Amino acid sequence: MNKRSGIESRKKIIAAAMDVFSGKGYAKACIREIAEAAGISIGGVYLYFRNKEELYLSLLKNEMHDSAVKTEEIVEHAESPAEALSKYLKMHLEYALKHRELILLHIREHGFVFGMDIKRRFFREQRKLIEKIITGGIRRGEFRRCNPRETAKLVMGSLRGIVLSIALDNVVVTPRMLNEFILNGLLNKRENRK
Amino acid sequence: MNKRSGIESRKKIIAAAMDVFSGKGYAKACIREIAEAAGISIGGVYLYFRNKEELYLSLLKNEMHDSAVKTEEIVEHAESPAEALSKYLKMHLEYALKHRELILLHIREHGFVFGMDIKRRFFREQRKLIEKIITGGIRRGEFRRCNPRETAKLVMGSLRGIVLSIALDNVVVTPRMLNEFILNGLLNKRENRK
Amino acid sequence: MNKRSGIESRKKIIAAAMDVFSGKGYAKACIREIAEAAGISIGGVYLYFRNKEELYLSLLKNEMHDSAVKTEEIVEHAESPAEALSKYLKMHLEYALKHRELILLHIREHGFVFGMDIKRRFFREQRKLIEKIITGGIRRGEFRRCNPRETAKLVMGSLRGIVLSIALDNVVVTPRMLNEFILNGLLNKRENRK
Amino acid sequence: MNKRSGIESRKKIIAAAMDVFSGKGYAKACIREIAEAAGISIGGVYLYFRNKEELYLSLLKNEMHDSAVKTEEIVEHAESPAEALSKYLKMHLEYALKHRELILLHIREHGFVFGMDIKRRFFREQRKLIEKIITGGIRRGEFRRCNPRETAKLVMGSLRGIVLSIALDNVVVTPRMLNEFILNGLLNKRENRK
DNA sequence: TATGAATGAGGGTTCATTCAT
DNA sequence: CATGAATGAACCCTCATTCAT
Repeated sequence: MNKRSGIESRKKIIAAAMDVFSGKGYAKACIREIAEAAGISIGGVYLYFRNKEELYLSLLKNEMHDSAVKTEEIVEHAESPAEALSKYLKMHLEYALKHRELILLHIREHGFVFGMDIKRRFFREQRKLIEKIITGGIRRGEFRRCNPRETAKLVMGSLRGIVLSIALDNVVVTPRMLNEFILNGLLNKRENRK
Repeated sequence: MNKRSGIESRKKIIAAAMDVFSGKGYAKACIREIAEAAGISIGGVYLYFRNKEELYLSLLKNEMHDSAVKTEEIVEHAESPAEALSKYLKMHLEYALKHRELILLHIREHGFVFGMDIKRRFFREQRKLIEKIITGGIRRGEFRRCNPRETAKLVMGSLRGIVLSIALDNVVVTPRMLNEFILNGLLNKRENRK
Repeated sequence: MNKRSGIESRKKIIAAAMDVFSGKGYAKACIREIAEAAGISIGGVYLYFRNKEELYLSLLKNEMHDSAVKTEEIVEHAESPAEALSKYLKMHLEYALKHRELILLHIREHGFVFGMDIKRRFFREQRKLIEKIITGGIRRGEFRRCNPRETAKLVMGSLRGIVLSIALDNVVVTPRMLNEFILNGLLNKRENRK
Repeated sequence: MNKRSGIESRKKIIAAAMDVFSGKGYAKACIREIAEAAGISIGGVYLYFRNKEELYLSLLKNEMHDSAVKTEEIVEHAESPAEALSKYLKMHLEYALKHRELILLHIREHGFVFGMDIKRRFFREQRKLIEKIITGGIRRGEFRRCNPRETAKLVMGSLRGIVLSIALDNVVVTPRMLNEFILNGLLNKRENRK
């Protein structure tokens, strides 16, 4: 009946899918519910997405694209590696707070369902970004000497885990705390220095 | 066929369940497959576990218990907070390498499926352990002053994420690298010190 | 195949369910068979009835409603209590002959499966109807003095049992015979009278 | 372990089966539960009864035999047809009150499950008994003239229905009421007589 | 474009029955 | 005689997907 532009419908479906997938995970989410939430018929969903898998992948790509664009912007406009890293961490922290369920969803499905390659590519890009920051930081003497590539992986891993804690266990983490933790580590420098 | 020792069968089921659940996640795993993998009939599974949920929960409890025991032991026998933390991290790293799929499974299902309370309790205990280490470290001047409770959460989160990276993306992380990362942070101390 | 008119399908399912339930009772009847008998897929059944229980209850309500309407009509149009009772008995006798299996089904499940309250309510209404007839009959001197309420229960019980015999054991009972039995009893009145 | 005489075990099983079958009907009753209630192993049940069906049939035969013996005795010792019928009705009424569930069970399963022939034979015998009473009653002028065979069926049907009402709906029926109902019918004899 | 009735494979679970001990 | 672990067919129900309208 509603002959709105297809794009309209597509958006509604994606929004609904995000809700439903987030709420119950990929496997338990069912098309009927997504269709209902989108105010569209079941068949309608299949007009825009070939199947459940493609719908999920579509969400995933959307979000990863947005995230990639945002992070690149942020990093580019930073004045120092430390600031870049700071902002990068902050951005992800804030995103996690806003989209807890989505975070859960993707971590949950990451590594199980299809779309692995897409996800891996995204993570590789993000890792390279961090790597670039670290390399710059070392060159400018801001960061201590370390293997940038491996350290980038550690930073990414840490961030992922902390984001997960936030989404999963409602842990409260301020950007400041996280920043300090990543930059300073645990040791007492005086002690260390001697 | 083997009509004796229910305990034997129970073990086989648990082992099979670990495999199958790990391989495809809770929702997609099916009892039939678990039974087959265990070399047992479908009905046989229900002789030892009331239902799918209980089977999963059983696995979970087992592993969390083992892990709790191991970590406590390790921490108790350490000579200094730094060493305790080191060993704690190392243990989890090694566990992650050995049981990639299991790690994935539980992280994946954490926060979605039942058993939330059990998991939360486990994480709380682990966090307290880290907290104790940190508090001791600060008191002895080994660690820098910080809020032990919040920092413990960060350490746990970081560890979780890195373990996840290992399990998920085959990232290689040596205990030494991780230790350095957590203890020292990224900053160059010279820079920091002045 | 026939993609139209859900009502059509619903009717076919109900008819099939009546057959199958009647033939083997609630517990042994299986949805698969009902679906087959209705010329519909398994899932199709669940499009119209939430589950097996609801399907059964649906049948039950339908029939009880029809029966209630019919009996009330009959009683209202009778010219005397004796005639009303006569017609009431006749109607049930004829129904029993036509729907043997259905009678069996409901008697069989009465008191075991769910829907108890619905059935009880129906029986209460029917009993009240008979009670009214008897009260009227006593007032007009047609019937002998008796407790209308208790006697109504006896009439209902008797009828139920005789209907059961018809359905179960193919006993042949003519309305005339039944009428005479209920109205006159066994005793010889001459004997009685003195 | 318990090496009591087999007869002991057999009795315990029968008693347990009566309970469980009565409580949930044949289809839903399960051997495990019966075995448990009998304080015997599952396998143990199969030592005494070839299968579920035979166990049920065994119960049935027991009860029908007892009932047949009792009714015959009662009828033989009565001094008049009216008294015989009275006592017969009374006995069944009392039995119904004491063994509500059992009554339900057999009525419920009558006509569905196996054992039809056994049941039919029993009912035929009982009917013949009543028939004999009625024939005697007519000959002695106690009962009004009627077809003894058909009337016996009506009496049996009535009784069955009333017993059912008692078992099913907790209807209260005294032997006196029932007797009067069956013997006198509803009509006012004065009216009738003229 | 849009609908939603229809399909049917497949999942979790139960339970009568067997048989090695 | 007795046990109870083991079997597997069969049940109820869900849901991704199709297609006539």
